[in-house]
Amino acid sequence: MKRNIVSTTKLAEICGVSQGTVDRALNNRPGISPKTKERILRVAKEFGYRPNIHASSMSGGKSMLIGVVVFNPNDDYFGDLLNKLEEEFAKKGYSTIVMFTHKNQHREKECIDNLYHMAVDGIVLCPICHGEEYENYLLSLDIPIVTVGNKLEKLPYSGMDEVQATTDALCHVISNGYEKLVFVTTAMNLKNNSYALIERLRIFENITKQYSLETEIIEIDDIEGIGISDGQIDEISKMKSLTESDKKTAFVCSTDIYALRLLPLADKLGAGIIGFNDVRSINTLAIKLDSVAYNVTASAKAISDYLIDGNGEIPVIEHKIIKRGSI
Amino acid sequence: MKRNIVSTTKLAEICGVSQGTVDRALNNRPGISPKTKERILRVAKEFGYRPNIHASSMSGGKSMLIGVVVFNPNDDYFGDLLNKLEEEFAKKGYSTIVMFTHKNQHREKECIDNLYHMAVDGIVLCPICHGEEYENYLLSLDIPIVTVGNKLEKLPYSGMDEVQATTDALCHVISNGYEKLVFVTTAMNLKNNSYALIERLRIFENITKQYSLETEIIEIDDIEGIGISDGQIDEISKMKSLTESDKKTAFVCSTDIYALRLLPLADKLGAGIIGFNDVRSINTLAIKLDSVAYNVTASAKAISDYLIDGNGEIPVIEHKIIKRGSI
DNA sequence: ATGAAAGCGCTAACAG
DNA sequence: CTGTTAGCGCTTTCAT
Repeated sequence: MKRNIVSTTKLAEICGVSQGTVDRALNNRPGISPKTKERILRVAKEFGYRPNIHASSMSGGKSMLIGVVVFNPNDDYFGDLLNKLEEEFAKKGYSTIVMFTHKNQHREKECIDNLYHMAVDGIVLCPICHGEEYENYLLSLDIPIVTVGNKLEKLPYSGMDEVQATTDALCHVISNGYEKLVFVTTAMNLKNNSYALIERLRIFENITKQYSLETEIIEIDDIEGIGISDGQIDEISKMKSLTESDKKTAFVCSTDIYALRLLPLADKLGAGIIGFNDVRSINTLAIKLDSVAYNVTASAKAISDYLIDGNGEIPVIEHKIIKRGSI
Repeated sequence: MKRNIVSTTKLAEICGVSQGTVDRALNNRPGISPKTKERILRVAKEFGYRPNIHASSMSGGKSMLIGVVVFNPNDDYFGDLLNKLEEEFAKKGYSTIVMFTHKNQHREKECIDNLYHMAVDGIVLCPICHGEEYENYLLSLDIPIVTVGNKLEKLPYSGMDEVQATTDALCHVISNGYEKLVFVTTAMNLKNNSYALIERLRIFENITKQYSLETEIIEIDDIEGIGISDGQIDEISKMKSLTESDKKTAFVCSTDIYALRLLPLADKLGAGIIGFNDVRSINTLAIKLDSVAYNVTASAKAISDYLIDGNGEIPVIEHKIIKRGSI
């Protein structure tokens, strides 16, 4: 029951025309009469013709391949993003190649190099690597690239307005009467060009200063796929500044992964807590955690439009403070 | 700074040999002197030669592409599996193409068809479609395929021993004194050839009958990415048989997705609860839920060995009852 | 409007 | 041992 794969050459034979003419019909190229074009198209459909990406790619055409390079599919919002990206790309006939860097710089470069040699038509990248040289290298590849999660100076980025989002989040917290804010993040991410996290911290410091709020910054060690270890939580829970403070305290977690783990502690301390990304498991598990959500579907759509259709503008993705009562 | 991509032809020029000889050196083909081979290999490395998958694929060689077709990256254990599969494939120089079916039969066939036309070297498939005709079709593709999650009669499968795993899980439950067992699953999955779930239910019925235990089977509507809706939980929580039973009751959930959502209810009812798969978020969030874990890393390794290295045997993946005190 | 032909980088078969 | 050659299915250019 295996169907033979028909090529343009075979279609040409069947239709009694040259292969060049078939190509003209199939790819809307000029120089063909409507009549023959229609006939070829009909036969092509009848025989289930599908273009061969390898041949196309080899002769300078598109490979119909898009690469997605992210940390891993469990972390943060990558699962959701991947889900939506694949859907958008598939809609346009493109296939998705995934590569996971596990936050390893060497691996990241390897992924990019692989994709380059595969002649993908576009790349979605959550970079750890950074620096002028790296950016120039990426640019020199001459493949459209959109970054997510971490920003690079010269490359397009899809994400929310971190300044506004963090501001909104803090307004939400402050307007609920919290007087002491504890920012939770990782030293590792701050060292590794984690644009979003750095911005969130920067705005946190600006605004808390502006409101003369007491603050604390907790830098934890990020453990891939776990976020915060039990030991770290124990340490945090023993912090004098937390247990002995008479001020209404809230944890502002740079990502939901940390917030989800700290939620029980926050409950115990009677502290408020909020995270970023509104990861799916919050909803799946019906967890009462406030979070700064952003429209992943819209982001995926924007990325796809830019990468595939060459839309020049990547719109800022709208965000929303999801209130579930943890603040 | 863009490196030129060197081809075998260019290497041939550089080395002053024919392209055929370069090919022999690069691919360990016979008929070449150690001396020239070594020289060519050295030059190839020096110039950063990388084989062109499109050209290779077109001339009957490997495409170095593996397709992974699953429901979606958020559900169940697919995120974990995808993570490990990509790692295994990458180790061997293969790239991973992901496609998400969202449990849509038509989409599943489309994915397979796409991969077939891309000439992938192997496919990992979690099928919803089934039936003799479909299986024959898959077989006719002449591409190695391994199924996961759902089994098909004639195709290789990687997973745990469901009979033993379910037996072990129930032994764990029964040995802890539970007298009434409630099995939670979805009608949808039972209708859609969900091998694992069907087996789990079958064994559940066998064993509970054997021990003359009181049972109940709750069929919920599966909601992609959510599992169980609030409404359904409300309904379950109102069930007389649950609230008025004087017997020690436990929920046996066919997957962790349901167990995680029912955990609070189980707590409220003072019931025990156990799930299957030991999905990562249980650990990430340090949730106290017993679960039947299976070694995803080993599964990914076995799949990769079969698909890429042609290992004839796919070993049954070992399972383990993870006890966290919910039973 | 259509045909013919070159070439992308590789595999495989054949010639020396 | 090594060189040569014919494709794979497409894109592109040049002829007709």
